[in-house]
Parts: sequence; C-alpha cells; structure tokens
Amino acid sequence: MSTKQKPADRALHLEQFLPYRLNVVGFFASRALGRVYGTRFGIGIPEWRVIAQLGEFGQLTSRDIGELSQMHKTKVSRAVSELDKRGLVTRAENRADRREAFVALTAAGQRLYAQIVPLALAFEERWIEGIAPEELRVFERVLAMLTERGRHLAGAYQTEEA
Amino acid sequence: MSTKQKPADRALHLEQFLPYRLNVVGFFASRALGRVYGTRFGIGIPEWRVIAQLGEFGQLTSRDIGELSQMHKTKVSRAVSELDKRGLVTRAENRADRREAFVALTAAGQRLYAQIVPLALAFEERWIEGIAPEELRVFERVLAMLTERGRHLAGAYQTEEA
DNA sequence: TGACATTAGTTGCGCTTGTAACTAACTGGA
DNA sequence: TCCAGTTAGTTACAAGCGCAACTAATGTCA
Repeated sequence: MSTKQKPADRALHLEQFLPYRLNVVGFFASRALGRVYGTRFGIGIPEWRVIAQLGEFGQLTSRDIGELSQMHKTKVSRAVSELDKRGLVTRAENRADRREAFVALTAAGQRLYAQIVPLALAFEERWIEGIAPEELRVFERVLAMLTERGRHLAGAYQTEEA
Repeated sequence: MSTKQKPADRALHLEQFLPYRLNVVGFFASRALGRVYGTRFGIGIPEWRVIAQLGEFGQLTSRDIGELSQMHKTKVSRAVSELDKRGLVTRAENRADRREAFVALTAAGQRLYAQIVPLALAFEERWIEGIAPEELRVFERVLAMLTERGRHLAGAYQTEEA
C-alpha cells in the first residue's frame, strides 16, 4: 500500500474549492463595481472596460479593446455602439485598413473617465484596506499565475490557443 | 505640500485593477469547469453547485442551497427543477413546514456526483500545480478576506445586509 | 382567533450574453 | 491579376439571468 492517497479518495468541499471561490469573489467584485457605475453614471461593466482602456491608451480598435479587456468581440461591439450613441466615443475609419476603426473618447467621454477613475481607485483601496502589503503582493503574484493558467484551461473564446 | 498623494491623482491601469482581475480569473474558472461538466455530463454550473452541496450535506432545502452556494433563489429553483426532471434529485415536502421541500440526490445523482468529484479535484490540482504551498496558503487567506469584504460591498442580492 | 407581516419557492418579463452566420475588406500565393 | 483564405466588426437567435410579482404556508401579536 502506498502512502500517497489517490485523488479520487479525497472529499470535495465546495466552499473550499478554488474555482468556486474565485468565481464568487469575481461576482462580488463586478456586482459591487457595477452598482457604482450603474447608479452614478448609467453604464455597465462592458462600457466601463471600454472607457477604461481608451482612457489609458487613447485610441484603439475594437479588436484591441477586446484583447486588452478580455471581452468577446460581440460584447465589445455592443458596448462601443452604446457609448457612441451616448456621444462618449467616436469611431474613425482606418484608411490603411478599412475593416477596422479607431475608437477614442470624446471630450464628454474623457470627462466621464476622469470622474470614474478616482471612484474606482477608492473602491479598490477600501477593498484591500488593512491587508498586509507583502501578503497582497504574494496574492497578486499567485493570482497572475492562476489567471494565466486559467486562460489556457478555459481556452478563452475562439481567439489564439494556437 | 504633503508627501501623501491624493488617490484622485493616481492613474488607473485596468489590467492591474483588482476587481477586474478577480472577475477575469473567475470567468476563466467557471468557463473551464463549465466545459468539463457540460461536455461530459451535460450539466451547467448552477446544476453542478446544487449537486455538490447535496453530495456534501445529503439533504437541503432550496434556501439552504442558495445560501451555501451563493446563488439567487430563482437560479436554484431552475437548477433543482432541471435536476428533478433528469431524475438526479428528489423533492420531499417538509411536513413540519409545508412551504419548503428537502432536496436530495437520487441514486443516479449520487453516481454522477461520485464521477464528477475526482474530475473536479484533478482540475483544481492541475490548476494550482507548482505553486508553493505557503504562497497558496497566503493566497487563500487573502482571498477569504476579499470575499468577505466583497460580499458586503456588493450587498449580495436582497438577502441579509441587515 | 384574526389580521398583518414574513418566508419558501415559482414564474413572467426584459435584458444581457455567446454562438454562429454574415458582410466587407485585406492578404498572399500561383 | 485573381482567387481562396483570413480578419474586423455586426447582427439574428436562443439560452441564461435577475428583478419583481405572485402563491401558499407560517409566524406574530393583540
């Protein structure tokens, strides 16, 4: 008899099952943030992600936005359309490749971005408040590893996966 | 001038923004697991959670299931109905309180549970493989703190929140 | 006992989502 | 130059979701 226990013999406790726990905390995160954006600015998570990327990078194609913010292209398409309709972004055809368009924040979009950023950072701050910095660093490093491995295990959409 | 920087002055980088990162990793987790359950057993995440809780606790009301697995009562209701339709669970009225019913796995449900558990554990194992145990412990402790605080920040559904 | 509040669970509804199919545009080799 | 293959982005469709409203049963308090 081996001292090594077969995995099949171990019991499962959902509340300690890592995929479940990550899903729950991610759900809380997006729900809480969604409330902030939704109630004060009338936008959802996908719209927020588009704005955040444009605020950071200035000008992007929808494809770039999707890749940077891990969103399906249809979600990006709809979010950009919505923001366009509200006058928060513009779309400018790329003359060198007329399939794609450069999306950028309008002045109104930039003002909105400038309003949201401090709220988002304050939210994050309040969330991690009181957690020891070096523990947080470990947490973030492990999180990065899990995310990278999870990306492959999940096979993110039809993209890459070589 | 204070050396303490005002939060509003800091820049936001979405890919380092914690709520975003948690949401992404949670998405990968549920997508990857959903594939395993979906392709091999034809069930979704909500159904899996119901089965997992019943496999662990034996007999529960829908209310209990929802609380234990962080699901909205309508989601629980639909998942239980689906599992009932497939003959994987039974519902037995509680005679002491006829509003509620005890849900339990049938023999077929228990067999399914016994099949899924090792796969779920193997998946988790493969995911955390190679991560230093003490880093993982730190990770899980911080995760628990973030989850608990996130629960309050999000105000999980219409429940509690006192 | 009776009336009102609360709770477990279901269902109608509208919204969001991903898949698949599509259009339009570009690429690269023969 | 042409044509098959690829890519950016949109849209039709069906499935899944939460909210609100509902039913039926229980709890509470006078």
